[in-house]
Amino acid sequence: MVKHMVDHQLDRVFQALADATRRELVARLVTGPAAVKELAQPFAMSLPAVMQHLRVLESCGLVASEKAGRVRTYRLEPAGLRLAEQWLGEQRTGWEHRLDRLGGFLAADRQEGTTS
Amino acid sequence: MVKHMVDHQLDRVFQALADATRRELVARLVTGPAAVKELAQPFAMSLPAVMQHLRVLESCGLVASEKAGRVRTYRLEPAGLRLAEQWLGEQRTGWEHRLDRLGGFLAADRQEGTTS
DNA sequence: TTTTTAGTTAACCATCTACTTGACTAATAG
DNA sequence: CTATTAGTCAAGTAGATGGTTAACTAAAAA
Repeated sequence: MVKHMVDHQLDRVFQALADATRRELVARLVTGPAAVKELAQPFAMSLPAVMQHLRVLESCGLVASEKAGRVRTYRLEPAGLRLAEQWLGEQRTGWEHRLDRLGGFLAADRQEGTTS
Repeated sequence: MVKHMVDHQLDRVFQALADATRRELVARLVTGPAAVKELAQPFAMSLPAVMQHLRVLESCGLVASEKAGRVRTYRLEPAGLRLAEQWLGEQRTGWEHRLDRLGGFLAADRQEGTTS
């Protein structure tokens, strides 16, 4: 019954990462925390646009922020990335196991030369 | 200069995975190829809706298909998943390296009791 | 105190997304 | 041949997304 919650979380994390601007923001925050202004500086778009991207990242838990005085500092929250990576890893291992089973089956075939 | 193409590819792969239906389709195809009808069967939505999802998955390279007679069979194309997993992995290792540097710095501080 | 700086809010807009239903094509089963 | 089955195409729709500009708040610098 936790499935649907994880599903929704994955929806939002993948959705958040489906945008080059937001991925660049994440990549920047990997190198350490930063204020809104610094985060926005490399982009051609308006400040409010960047803030919306940051809100998306924060609302799905990829990122967190705190405000001190008039400057809000964002930092990476690695749990979100881990969730996405874990889902992808599960699919890959599932796929690899399938290939293993298939390989074993073919090997057995080759040896026995017969099927039930 | 290949950056933008990879970026766009990542956009589409993450976008494709940002939907629970499509993730379930991928998870199904991990266990082996299947026809459209079989893929659609577990879902409450209409056939054309599922086909649109399959088209999204195919257009970003996560999946491929071939038609034999009147049945089209889909199969997983693992390269797309690997691309996404790789991006996430890069961020994670970047993050870990940052923590390592930070940890080393703090450890040196603790030993020397002095900076610069 | 005035001015600048950092960030926030609101309203608006074009496009994209995830469906729907209905009409249709073409392969195969009876 | 005809009826069924598997899949496809097209048009329409409600709501989400990614951006804009303009007006505003509050902290800090001069």
